Amino acid sequence: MRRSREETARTRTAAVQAASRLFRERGIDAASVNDVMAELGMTGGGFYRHFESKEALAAEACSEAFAKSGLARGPANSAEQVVRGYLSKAHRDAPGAGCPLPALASDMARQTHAVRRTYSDGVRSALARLEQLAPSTPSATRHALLAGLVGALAIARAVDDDELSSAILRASREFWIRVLTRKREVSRS
Amino acid sequence: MRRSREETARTRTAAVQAASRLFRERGIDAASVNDVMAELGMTGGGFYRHFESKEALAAEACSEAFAKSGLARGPANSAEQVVRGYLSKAHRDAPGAGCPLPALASDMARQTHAVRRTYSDGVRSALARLEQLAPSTPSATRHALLAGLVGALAIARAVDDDELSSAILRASREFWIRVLTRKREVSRS
DNA sequence: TGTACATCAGTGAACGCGCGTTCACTGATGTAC
DNA sequence: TGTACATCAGTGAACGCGCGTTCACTGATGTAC
Repeated sequence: MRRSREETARTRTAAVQAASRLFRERGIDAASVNDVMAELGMTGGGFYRHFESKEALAAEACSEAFAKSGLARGPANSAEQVVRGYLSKAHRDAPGAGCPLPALASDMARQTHAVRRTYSDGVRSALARLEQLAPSTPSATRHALLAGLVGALAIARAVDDDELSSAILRASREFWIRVLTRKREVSRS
Repeated sequence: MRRSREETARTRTAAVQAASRLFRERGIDAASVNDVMAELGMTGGGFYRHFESKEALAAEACSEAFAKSGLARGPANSAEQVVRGYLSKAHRDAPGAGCPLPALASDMARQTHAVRRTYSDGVRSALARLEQLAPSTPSATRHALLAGLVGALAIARAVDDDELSSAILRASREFWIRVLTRKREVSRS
């Protein structure tokens, strides 16, 4: 039966949020429209009252993920804090609430232009954030740092050995904090 | 009709190689058994004369990919050479013939124990290779380097903007070669 | 404010499709003598 | 070496399944008067 305007809006928002989480946890192709709607306690048929297609949902869910959980967001006020949070076990073990860059990277090859542009914008935002937090660090170092963060998390999640996984996170944390600290000392001298 | 033993062996090998390439290009779930057999000019039904399941093929194809294209393989005789080759546009644009670490990372969450172990072994081999090529570099740096290589390639492939993609590769190349060169100078002094 | 009607969010069944897998069949290969 | 038979690699149709998507239907919400 028909729902009130507020209820309708709430359903739509909830669908985007559920998709945003499920797509990061399982991959965009592996999470189905029914999975998303089931998260809201609803059946799949009603989905098309809110979205034109799964692709349209993917675009919005991807946007939402970057807006809420992108590296560019968050309360960190130093690059070291970003590194520590990003390369934590908590982040590794909660992909659905984490940065979309490692979670969605390999889905991008099969996505529409709209979704891929959102991802590219996410990369640019992350780089801008790192520049803001570590302005004296060379641009090449910031690019390598972003790649290092994303790669470490991707490998730490893929690997089937907790010791190896933790070692990658710990070593990357250690390395990048050393790099960022040294840079600061150099720029102060 | 029945085929000779050599022909049968050739078919099996060809299937593993085709799968190894297709799985890296499209993802393990997105490339079907029929896609693999079609690469050999065959229909899908014959597949089960060679493999017990798609999962069994995935395990072998993953092994094959690491054996032939892993970071641990290749003629490079310095860490700098590895960095240059790994972070090249040629590598970025040929995932099917490239390193499995970035290509298969996000598929791992949905794979069997056997496949995931192969991946973990691939990570260990890559780390061992980097240790062999840059023995004086600290272990943490080598771990961060591996993550940086994998992350840079993953992002460079995911992004829908050639300029941004190239910038990530170039900056990472520049950064890591500088790190590796400095380390060597330090150890020489 | 109250009534009559149009709208439309969500249900649940159905669609066509491609997936992994199975199977009866074919006919060349391999084996036994 | 030659013959008779068993084996089995590959074909192509079929299976059950889950996918994205559509649709007739329901009944509460929104609108017109």
